Amino acid sequence: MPELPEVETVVRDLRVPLMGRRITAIRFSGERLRRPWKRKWGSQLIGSTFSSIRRRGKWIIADLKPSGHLLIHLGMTGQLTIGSADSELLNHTHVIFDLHRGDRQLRFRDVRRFGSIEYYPFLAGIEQVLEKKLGPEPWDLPVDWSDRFSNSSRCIKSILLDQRVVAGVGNIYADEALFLAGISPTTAGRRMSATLASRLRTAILSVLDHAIEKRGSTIRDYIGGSGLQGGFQQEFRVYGRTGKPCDRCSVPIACCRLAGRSTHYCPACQRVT
DNA sequence: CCGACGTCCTGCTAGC
DNA sequence: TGCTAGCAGGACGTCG
Repeated sequence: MPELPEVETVVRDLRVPLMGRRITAIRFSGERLRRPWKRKWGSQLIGSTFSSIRRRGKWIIADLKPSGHLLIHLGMTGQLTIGSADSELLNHTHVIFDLHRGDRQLRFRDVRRFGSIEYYPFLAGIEQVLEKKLGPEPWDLPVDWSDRFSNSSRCIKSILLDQRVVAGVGNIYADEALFLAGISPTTAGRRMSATLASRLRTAILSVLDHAIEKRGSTIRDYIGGSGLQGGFQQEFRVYGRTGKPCDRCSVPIACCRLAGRSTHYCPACQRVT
């Protein structure tokens, strides 16, 4: 399930092979995506050239010349890949961009259709949408960011999943960061001291940096922009390790349901404070 | 105002 | 062996 490290990997994979490529044709069957692909976008896009691609939270923004932008979210099972036009066309491929010089295609595939790919004529439209949804990038959080949840009765796990608090953290990296910081996922936001908040921030940055280095985590569907899998799933300390011994204290990793999500933690290393 | 919870969607798998 | 219920969860709408 693509979170910040997976989305960052896709963007890095696509940056070089996509730049300067012109769209020559578009095929789509994306009417049933969470936000439907609109036929009229084709006429705006054909003839345009990819000029840059970047990430904000779990969102991808691709800029085109002379104008226009794509806003993409991978949802749970989204894949955005560049590859040979000859490669096997997998089912649930919703949008295909033919690229100039013929032999390459950019494809958007999404089995569960929780994702989306949309066209915006102006960057301001995207910025307006994202500004409302997203808090700062994790690396832009000040050391004392506890004011973002110090009045909240919600548990810290739920707070970490809130994209307006910090952008890009999802279920896997929330669990891993809380383990690294030694904080119970059930700790109420208002019970988090400045010291704990600082330790959590450090843990978030550490786990995200490490995961990006490993090209993210491939659990089921995730692949990078060049089709390569991630490797961070080998490094999980708690996520998906229910019943297995904590590698810090050997107590079995526990699993509970929090904020509607499976939540993995070490009951000994992560005590409520 | 805030937070909890249901919904969307498909494929895989545990269990009978 | 074959079937089905349950689970996976990001974003968003609704409800209390």
